[in-house]
Amino acid sequence: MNEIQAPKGVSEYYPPRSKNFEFIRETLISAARLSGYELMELPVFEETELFKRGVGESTDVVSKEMYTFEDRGGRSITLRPEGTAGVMRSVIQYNLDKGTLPVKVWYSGPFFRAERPQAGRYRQFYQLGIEAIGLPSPELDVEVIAVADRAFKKLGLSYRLDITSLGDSASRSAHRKDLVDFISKLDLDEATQKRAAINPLRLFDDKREEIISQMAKAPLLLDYLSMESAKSFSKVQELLGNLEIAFTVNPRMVRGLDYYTGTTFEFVSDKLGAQSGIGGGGRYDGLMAELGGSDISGIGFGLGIDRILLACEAEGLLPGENDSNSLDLFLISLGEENKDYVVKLLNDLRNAGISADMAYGDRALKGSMKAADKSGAKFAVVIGDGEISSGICALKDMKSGQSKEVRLSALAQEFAI
RNA sequence: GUGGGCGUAGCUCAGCUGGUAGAGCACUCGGUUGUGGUCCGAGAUGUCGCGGGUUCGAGCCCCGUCGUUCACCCCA
Repeated sequence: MNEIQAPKGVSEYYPPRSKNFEFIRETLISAARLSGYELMELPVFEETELFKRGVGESTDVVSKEMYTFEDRGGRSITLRPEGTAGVMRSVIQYNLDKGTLPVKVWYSGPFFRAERPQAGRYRQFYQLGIEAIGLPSPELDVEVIAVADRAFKKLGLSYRLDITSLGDSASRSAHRKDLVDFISKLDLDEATQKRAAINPLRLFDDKREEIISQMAKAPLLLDYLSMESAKSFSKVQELLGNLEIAFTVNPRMVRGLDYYTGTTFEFVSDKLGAQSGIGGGGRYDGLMAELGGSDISGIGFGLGIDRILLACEAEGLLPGENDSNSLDLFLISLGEENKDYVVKLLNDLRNAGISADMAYGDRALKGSMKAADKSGAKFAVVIGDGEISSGICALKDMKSGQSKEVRLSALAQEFAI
């Protein structure tokens, strides 16, 4: 009999580590809320066409990493490989782009890419993303980056911020012409030539020495920025400086999704393996229009919750077992006949807002106390014949070991603060 | 899609030149008629990932397969 296993390459979180996952996710979400971003809860599957048009058919993500299938109505459906396209689709569908701008939303949930699993790379992974849609203001570029920065600082996570600008379409086409020309004179193997043909910028982040040295003198997009793009980009840098957010301008940074324009950025942790990007994003000028909405710009990021968790663990930043959300009280019943009483008491305490649990099963007192200890509860109470007939129990402080007598009927009040 | 490492108890792992499986932790019970954490004692636990091959004999060698992991590629 074969045991059924999780599908290959998915990331799963179960106790006790799930607590850490939850903690990271909550911290990231709080940072988004703090800056006025509101929830967008979206489907995990969309029409395949959305990603082909939105993300771009030439990208690896779309051309070879999507989970695509036909539904029962013969429609081509794809499990979302990223979040921005779905947000745009929804904004357009419900006419949010016709209302007050910018539209500021956050989303969180699972994403899917059919890649070969690796450290920090999963087929189902989790992201927290935000989007500020509708205005091309550099102030928004900075706000978006600041949301991530604030979250990382709250976690105590050290990271590096790389930024660059991809400029507007005129900047890019002028640069591309020169870059393709430059690359055509290089000595490259067939696979690399193929990659260059799909997206010449790719060669900038090749890890091989021979490519890096050949690309050393390649024309940089930053040198081709239009007046307007250059002005906006320097404003972004100035503001980041004012907010004391450290960054490095990296003109060789490459992003994998086609829709990026203008300011783009990447958050990197050096505590991770080869998959060191813990988040990234940028501006997208043409995306809304491409998907049939107003011709307005937007900017956003996606943060990899799995990788941030890994990085935090590597830095030893986790809350640990101790801590806040442990139980207030743990009840132990002595004798089978007193169980019903304890079950009722437990339920009453919970109704009163006290986090409590009890020893289930038929264990000896020693075992039950052990269970109380494991639960992390702050207090424990043993309830047997004596307690029920006298109405008085010993409330034991698990940390100090001290007990004090309390009326059973007044237990709830002991925790009311 | 390509390449390397690894699959043995719930977990982390040991297992000699092939001779029929172990440790620590965790778990259960007891030492303490109704009070946990430390200590002491006892106990339970394995299709040695799966399939095939070589051999008198395979956890160990060979082939395949699945899983996992790391890297390329790509990205969160």
